[in-house]
Amino acid sequence: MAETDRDRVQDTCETSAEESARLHFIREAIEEDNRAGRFGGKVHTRFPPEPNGYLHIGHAKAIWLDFGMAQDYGGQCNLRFDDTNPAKEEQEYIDAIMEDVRWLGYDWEDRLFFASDYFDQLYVWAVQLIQAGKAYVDHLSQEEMREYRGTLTEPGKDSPYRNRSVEENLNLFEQMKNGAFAEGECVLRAKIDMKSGNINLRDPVMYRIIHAPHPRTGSKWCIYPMYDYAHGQSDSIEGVTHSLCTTEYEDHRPLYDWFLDALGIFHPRQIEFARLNLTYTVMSKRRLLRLVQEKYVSGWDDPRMPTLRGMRRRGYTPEAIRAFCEAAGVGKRATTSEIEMLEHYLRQDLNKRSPRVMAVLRPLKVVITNYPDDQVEEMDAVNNPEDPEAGTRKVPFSKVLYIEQDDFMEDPPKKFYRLAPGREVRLRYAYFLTCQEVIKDDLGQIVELRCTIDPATRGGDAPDGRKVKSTLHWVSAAHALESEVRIYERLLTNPDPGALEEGQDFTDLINPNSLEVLPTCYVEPSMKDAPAGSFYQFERLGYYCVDSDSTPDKLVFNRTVGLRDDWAKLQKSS
RNA sequence: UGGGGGAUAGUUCAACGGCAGAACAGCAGGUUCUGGCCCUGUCGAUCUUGGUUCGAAUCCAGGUCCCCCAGCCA
Repeated sequence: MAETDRDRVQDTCETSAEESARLHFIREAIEEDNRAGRFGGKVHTRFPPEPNGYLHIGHAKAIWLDFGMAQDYGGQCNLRFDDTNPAKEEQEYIDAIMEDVRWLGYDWEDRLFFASDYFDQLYVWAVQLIQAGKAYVDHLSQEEMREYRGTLTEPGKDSPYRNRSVEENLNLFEQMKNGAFAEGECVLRAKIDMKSGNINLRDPVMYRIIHAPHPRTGSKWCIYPMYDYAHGQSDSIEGVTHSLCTTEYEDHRPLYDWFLDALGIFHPRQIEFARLNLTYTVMSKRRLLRLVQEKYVSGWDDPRMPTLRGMRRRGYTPEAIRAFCEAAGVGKRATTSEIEMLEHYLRQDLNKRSPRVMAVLRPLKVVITNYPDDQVEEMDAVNNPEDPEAGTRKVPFSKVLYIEQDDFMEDPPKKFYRLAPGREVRLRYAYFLTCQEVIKDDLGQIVELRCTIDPATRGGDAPDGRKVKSTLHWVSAAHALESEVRIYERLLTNPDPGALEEGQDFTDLINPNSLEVLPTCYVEPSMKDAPAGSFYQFERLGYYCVDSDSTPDKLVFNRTVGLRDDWAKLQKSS
């Protein structure tokens, strides 16, 4: 009994993504360590953002991996801000990042850390390295240092300050800390190997002088550790077992090892994976910032932005993003996933969970000539065919309706199944409808359809068993809620915005029609009090969510993603 | 002509010396009160040249191509 219960609980708790969890090379590495008892079987990871920007879908992959691996192996994941450069970092970003990580569904519990928490320890260690003759204060200017560093193919040469005595270095570093020097006057460097093929090992800077207040340590310090000097030790201090990072840090690993070994402290295992790229998407902070600053989008949370706030506002769900990450997999080669895959997992999630509703975006008036003027019927409509528990609702039907302009053609091509003169279709959950007459204005534009219904088909089925080729969604004009709908297309016209031609800027690739506002749409009255963030499937159209701009007087919707549309595909191909 | 990493269907990921598979995308059907969902079928790949082996995507050697590194950014 107890066993079957447990089995059932497990069955229902495991999502399909987890069931299909792949044994990618990082899981393999972790399991290998666990088998060998390398970290006492423990798995402890961390997500280490710099608070100098908003999180985007690329970060989601890292978050999913960092927190996900800890979750999968019964470990823990810290959130640690790598806040080593006060010139660039702000509290605003710290708050935003925490909000986004939580939204993605992850919890660092009481393990919120900052690299700045370790500034004292890092300083002590720096002194220790100086005493061991492994670090020195350098007075080379920035330009000189670049020259001395050599190039990719030529070795560097030693700084003339490289052989200062331990006492002198200790004294100089102390003065650096005390603010005796201006920014740029000198730095503390690790004494490693100016001839190394790995440029990271050519006496990297450990500390530089920045006379700026830090969001967390205030004016306590005027010297700040470089990321490379802080990162490995921060992981070490936190007892991070598996330090997951992107491939560009692969050749920093020897440097982290050098610091860890020189200091004789705990040694995490770093594993590198390829960062996520998406077609039709720019991900760099610089480009994202330009989109915002140059007003190509309305802000960091514009629904067209690949930021987590943008995607959240667009109507993406954390479940869909996580399922996508799992499906996209983990590798080491530089790749670009197709955005269609992301959209597939979005639709898959939304299909399961969205209440269905009828909404007409581009209204065409239909008058039912054989329907009583004042009559209103309440039609039963299914809320979600994928979820019987969701139940049904009533939708009002009356003499004057709106249907979608796309659902009528006066002169239909062969494969067009929808309404046309003399043709009968079904109004979903209502009646069979036949178009009797097309009314046009002076310009020849269709302004109204005169139609009749078959009263015997109430509810949507014909007692004589006759079939129709299509079913249309509709709203009752007298009952509909007028609302605004914002349709989003890809922000960029090129799937690979990284590959620009000579003299081309990525902003040249911006789609001028990425946002279309439809100010006069009609949605069924059941949505009257829909709160911001709630999501629906507009039947036959797509998934839509209520935008934060929505008011009780006028609902505003974002199109999250359209339904797959074979008819549109057919039209495009012909 | 330095160092590090990588190369499997259109895309992303599997196959860990033993029948090259999946998902997404595409195409063709079926089903349907959503041209949705679902179902079925189908197209389609081991960078290259040698070697080892009964057998190689996998091991070895050479070549080619791609990505990252010359911040007092992270």
